[in-house]
Amino acid sequence: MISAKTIERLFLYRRLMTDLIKRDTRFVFSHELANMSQSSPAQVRRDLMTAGITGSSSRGYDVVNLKSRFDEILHSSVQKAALVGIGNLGRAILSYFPHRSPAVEIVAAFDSDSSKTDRIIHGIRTYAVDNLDQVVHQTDVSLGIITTPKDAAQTTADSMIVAGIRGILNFAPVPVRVPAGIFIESLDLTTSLEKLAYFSRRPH
Amino acid sequence: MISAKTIERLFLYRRLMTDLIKRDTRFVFSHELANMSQSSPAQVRRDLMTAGITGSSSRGYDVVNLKSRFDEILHSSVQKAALVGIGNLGRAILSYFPHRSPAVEIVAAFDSDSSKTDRIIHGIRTYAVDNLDQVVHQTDVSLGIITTPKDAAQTTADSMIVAGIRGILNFAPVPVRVPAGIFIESLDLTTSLEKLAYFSRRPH
DNA sequence: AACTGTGAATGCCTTCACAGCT
DNA sequence: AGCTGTGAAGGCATTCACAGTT
Repeated sequence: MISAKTIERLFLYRRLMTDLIKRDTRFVFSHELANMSQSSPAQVRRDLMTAGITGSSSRGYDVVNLKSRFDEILHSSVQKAALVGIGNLGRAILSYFPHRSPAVEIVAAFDSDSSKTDRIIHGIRTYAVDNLDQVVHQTDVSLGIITTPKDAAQTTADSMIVAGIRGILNFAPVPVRVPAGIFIESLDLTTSLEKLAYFSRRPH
Repeated sequence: MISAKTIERLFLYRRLMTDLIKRDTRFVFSHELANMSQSSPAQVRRDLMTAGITGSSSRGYDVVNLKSRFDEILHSSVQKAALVGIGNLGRAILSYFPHRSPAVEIVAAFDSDSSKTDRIIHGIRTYAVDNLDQVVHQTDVSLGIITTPKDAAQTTADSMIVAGIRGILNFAPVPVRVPAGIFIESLDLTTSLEKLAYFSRRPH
């Protein structure tokens, strides 16, 4: 079992490999990869070891080999996602994501405000939240993205879980409770900004 | 010195306190706070201990006292931020942030595309990137937000640093190199989605 | 009885450091 | 000479577990 932190870096390495392949680079040393990923050579070697990849001391690691091994480990058939909360942030995500990640496809968006539903936004059909369960079942959606205001986040998550969703990406600035077996990742812009301000202060 | 992880939780606790105060709750136990923050009672007690807060075994912690101690630790005068990259994501952030965090105020946005500059978007004036240095100096901006495409991320960061910015929030899906003393936080939506897909897979 | 405060234990992640290879 | 592969050490963060308090 590979740890979450390592998996995250493997995703990054994979993206870097894509770039290297485009530039016809054949081999990389751990220190080069470390440099590209803002990591350390030891960390890179440890990660590649964990991934079961082996290199050569004279030439480093074979880029194509790395890439295909990463694909093997990270591979997952494309999963469908539903987004709930069609505000500014929700809309930005609808416009931002298509073709961004091969692993996820947003197929529907929901809102409680009827002025935003039954339309097509950035190519994605919008529905009333009441239809969540039905649409999720009909189109086999397995992922949920929450971009609602914070007060609606927990109930939205609950509905998603009832509908059978197995993983949630939560943008609302509140922790969301999910039962064991459901993956939850929170991405809180407010906290990020606050951290930025805090750690950028001039020492005083 | 309080660790970054703890600081992050203090920000969360502070927001929770605001809610509790609104609801006239006077005291909280560590297990209640743990429940609200999706943490453990031991973690909460450890954090509050680190923050120098002490409670009572019969009533728990005084909410108002907590809040003011958090403000004391986390306090930072409002800092000005500049955003570079007025795409969908950049625009969403411009519309999303105002009044969201008391610690940060976005005062200017930049883009290399002249059709997006010299306008007001969501109340924020936009400039050509060439003016970054000048505007940053004139208005005492100390924070940068990168929402450019990935190829422009590093050069944008470099310009920001030359202009005197001390902290950067990077939304581009590439690591950005900064010299020591500059705070960098990356918030990569692509990686988050990929992680979501990966960890939500049904075991197979 | 139920909670806080905290030293000690645990566990995870990263880094060191070096033998072995090319 | 310079790199990889990796056991061992080190460093953090979390959790345990219990003495002390109300």
